[in-house]
Amino acid sequence: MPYSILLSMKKRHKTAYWLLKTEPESYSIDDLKNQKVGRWDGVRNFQARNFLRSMTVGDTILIYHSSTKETGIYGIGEVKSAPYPDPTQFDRKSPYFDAKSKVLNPLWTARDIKFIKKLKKPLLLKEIKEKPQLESMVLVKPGSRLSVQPVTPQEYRAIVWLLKAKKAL
DNA sequence: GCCAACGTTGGC
DNA sequence: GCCAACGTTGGC
Repeated sequence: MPYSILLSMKKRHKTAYWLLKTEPESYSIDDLKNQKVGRWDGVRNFQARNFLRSMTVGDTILIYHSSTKETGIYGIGEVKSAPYPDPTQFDRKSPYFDAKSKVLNPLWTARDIKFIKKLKKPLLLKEIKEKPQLESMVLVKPGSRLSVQPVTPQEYRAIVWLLKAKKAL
């Protein structure tokens, strides 16, 4: 096989899937819908940050509402930008300010996320917990609190199937 | 609002 | 490097 084709195959990658948690009181799927493209910032956990960094532009995002009455997946987005330093880490007035982070060596990362759609009905956490196909999700792993987490293609397919079944798409 | 589970910090 | 204390997350 010609080297140029090998190169192009290497560059082409499959879309990956991720789940991003947010507290709707501070930033909700409706906020993202209004903004069309929103900055995903305030991630202050190293593992979550590393997942945020390892995303590829174009990856699919499930938007999850946490710490609310009806926790669950509320919408879909897409990774819009490359990773860049989270500006809130340098903002003394921000709750996400981090004195340990230096401008020349930023600790924390943000990305822009494009709104794709808001679900007609959310896929609630309790529904996710009921489905054997979704028991592998990081979301339902005991003690897991990761705010940025990978979703496998199988899990994503199962979620889409469930959303179609309940006419939420 | 409670609290279990987890991550981070800092004394030693 | 251990681990107690503390802070945070997030479901309930």
